[in-house]
Amino acid sequence: MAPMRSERGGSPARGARASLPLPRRLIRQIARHVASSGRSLRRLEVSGRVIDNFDDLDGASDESDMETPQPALACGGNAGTLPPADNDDDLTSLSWLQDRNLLRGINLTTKSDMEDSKILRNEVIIKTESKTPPPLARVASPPRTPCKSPPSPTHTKPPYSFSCLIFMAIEAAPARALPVKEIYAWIIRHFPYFKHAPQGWKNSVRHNLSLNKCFHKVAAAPGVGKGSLWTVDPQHRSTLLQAFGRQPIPPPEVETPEPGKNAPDPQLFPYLARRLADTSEPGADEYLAAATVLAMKYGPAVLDQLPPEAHLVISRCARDEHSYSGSGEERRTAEALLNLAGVTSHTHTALS
DNA sequence: TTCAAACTAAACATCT
DNA sequence: CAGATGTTTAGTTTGA
Repeated sequence: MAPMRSERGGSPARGARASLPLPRRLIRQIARHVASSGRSLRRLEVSGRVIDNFDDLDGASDESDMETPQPALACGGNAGTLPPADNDDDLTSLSWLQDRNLLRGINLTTKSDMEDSKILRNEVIIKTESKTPPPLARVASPPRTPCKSPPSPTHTKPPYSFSCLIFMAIEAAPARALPVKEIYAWIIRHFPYFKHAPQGWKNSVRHNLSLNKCFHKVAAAPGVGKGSLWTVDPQHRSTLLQAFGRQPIPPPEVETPEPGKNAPDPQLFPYLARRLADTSEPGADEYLAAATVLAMKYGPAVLDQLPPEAHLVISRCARDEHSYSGSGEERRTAEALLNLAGVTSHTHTALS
C-alpha cells in the first residue's frame, strides 16, 4: 500500500481541524449510526488533515484509548473489497444504495477496476484502529427504536423528501424536464412504496413543485399533453444537493429491500455523478455532491463492515504534495471524496 | 421549548 | 362533465 502517511494508524496532531464545508448533518448521522452499532467513528481525515472530529457527537466514546494502531482495512473506491458484513440482515443496512456499479451505464470518466485498486492503495484508504475490547453493554445494546413488525420493502417509505425525489426524477430525464405525470411514474418505478401508498403523495408532489422555488414550470412542448414541463432551477441546484446531504439514514426498523427487487434503480444516483463529471471546476457544490454520492454509494453499511470499535480514518496520501490551483483545501477534499465515490471529474483527471 | 422544514390534507381554479 | 394539473392555505409532524 503505497505512500501512506506517516501517521498511518496513528493520530494526526489534535487540533488540526480544518473548517471545510462538510455536510455536518450527514456526517453526524453517520457517526450516530456507527455509535448505535457499538462502534465509534472518531475522525474523518482527508489529505492527512482532520476534517471532522466526532468526539463531541452523541454516541462517540471518549478518546482515551484511540492511540492503538491496527492493520489497515482498505476500501476506497471499492466497497466490494471489504469482507461481507456478517449482519446481512441488519435492518440499518442501505445495501440498496450501495451497488458498486452505481456509476455503470453512465458515460462517466470512471476509473477501471485496476485504477480503482490504485486509488485504493495510493489515494483513498480507510483504515481502522481497534480499541480496547468493546464493552459488552454496547454490543448488546438494543436498537434505539424497537421494531414491532418490520415493514416490507414495498411499504418502506424512501428516506428522501419529495423535493429530492422530484429532483432525482428531473435529473434523470434526458431533457432535464418532466411533466408531473412522468415524475409520478419515475417515483413509482424507482420507489415501489408509492405504488401502494395513499394517493395523497401525488398531491404532495404537486404541492412541492408549486411551492418549492427550486422547481420551475416551463411551457410544455407540443405533444406533451396536459400540463407543463417541470425543471430544476440551476441556481437552486446546490440547495437540492444540500437537501440530499440532509436526508436521514433510515432508522433501524427500516427494512432493506432486496437488491434488484423492490429497490430503486441503481442508476438512480449516477446522474448526479455525471453532472459532477461534467463540471469543469469543483467547488462547494461539487464538494457537497461528492459527499452525497459517497454516502449514497456506500451508505453506513460500509462502516458496518469494519471491525467493532473501529477507528475510521479516510485519508488520501499520494498527492499531498501537489500544488493545486483554485480553492485549495476545499478542492482537494472534493477530489478525495470524488475519488472515494468512484467519480473522476475532468478537472481531477487533469490534476492527476 | 422554539423554530424551520417537510409532510399532509383540502379546497378551488384551470385546462384538456 | 370528468379527470388531471396547478395554486394556495392550514394544520401536523419531526428534527435541530
